[in-house]
Amino acid sequence: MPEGHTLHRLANDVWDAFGGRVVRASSPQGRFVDGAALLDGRVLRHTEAHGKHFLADFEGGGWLHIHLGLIGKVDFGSAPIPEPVGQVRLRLQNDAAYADLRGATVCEVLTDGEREALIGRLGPDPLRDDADPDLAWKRIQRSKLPIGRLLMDQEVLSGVGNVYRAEVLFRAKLHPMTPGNLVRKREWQGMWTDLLELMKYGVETGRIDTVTDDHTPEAMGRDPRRDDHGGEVYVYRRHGQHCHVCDSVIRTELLAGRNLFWCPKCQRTGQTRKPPATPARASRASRSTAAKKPQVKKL
DNA sequence: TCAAGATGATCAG
DNA sequence: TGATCCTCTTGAT
Repeated sequence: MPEGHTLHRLANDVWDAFGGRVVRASSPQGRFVDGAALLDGRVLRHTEAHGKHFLADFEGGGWLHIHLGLIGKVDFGSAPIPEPVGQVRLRLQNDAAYADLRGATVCEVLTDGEREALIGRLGPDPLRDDADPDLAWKRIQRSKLPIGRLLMDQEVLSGVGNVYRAEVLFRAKLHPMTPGNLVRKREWQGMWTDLLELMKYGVETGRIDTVTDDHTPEAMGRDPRRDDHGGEVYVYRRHGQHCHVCDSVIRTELLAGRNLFWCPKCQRTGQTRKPPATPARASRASRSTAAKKPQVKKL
C-alpha cells in the first residue's frame, strides 16, 4: 500500500533482487507485453524512487516507470519460481528471485528525456538527499488552499499520502483546513523535519508508526491497531474513536475526494488564525510549537 | 456471492 | 467536483 516510503523500499528491494544482472521481464496479464519485451534480457543498472514514482534503468532498454496508485502492489519471492497467479502486469525474474506487479496505475518504459520531465514536475521528496524544502514552502506560502490539500499535491511535495498527511498535521497541532498562506515558516520547517524522520522510519520498517512512547498500546494499556498499514497512529482512520492525547472524538471529512482525519481539540482551526503581524509574534508562536513537537516512536 | 472501499491520479465539465 | 481506472480484501447478505 503505497506512500513514498513504500516506493523507496521497492527501489531497494528490486535492486537487491536483480541489480547489476540480466533480468527476464514478462507480462503474464498481457497488458504490458511490448514494454516487457523492451526490458527482457537486459542488465538492471540502477533503481530509484522520486515521491511515489519508481524508476529502474535497464541498459539499452530505457527506464521502467511504475506508479502504484491506490491499489498497486509488488510481491517478491524466491526460487523455485511459481506460475503467476491473478492479474500480474509485470514479472521480473532471474534464477533466484521474482517480483510480480499488480494493479499499478502506471507501468511504462520512458526515455531519458521523459524521465527528466517526470521528475521536473514533482515537488521535493523528503526521502531524497537532493530535496529542497524551500521549493515546497514557496508554493505553500503563496496558496490559499488548505494545508491538508497542499501536502497531498505531488507538485508541492512528493511522496506524502493520506496517512502521513493526517499524522504530520496532528503532530504539528495544525488544523488541516488552515490556508497555506497562514502556515508559519517555522511550522513548515517542523513538518518537513518530522516527515523526514517518520518516512525514514517507514523505509526501514515498512510500517507507518507515528505515536510517541507515551501513546503506544503498551503505555496506554489499549489493544494494538490491526489493519492493513500495520502501524500505530493518532488520527488516520480513527474517526469516531477517542484522541490518544485529549480524549476528544476524532473527526473525518472528505477533502478533494480523499478522507481527512483530525482531532478537533488538538489541531487548531484554520479560520481563527491570522498572519503574523510582526516577526516577534511569529517567533513566539513557533517557539511554543517546536517545544511540544513529539518524537518518532523508538522501537 | 456480491458490493464497497482503499495509502492515487487524471480528465471532463 | 464527480467519474473513472486499477486489483484485492473485507464484511454484509
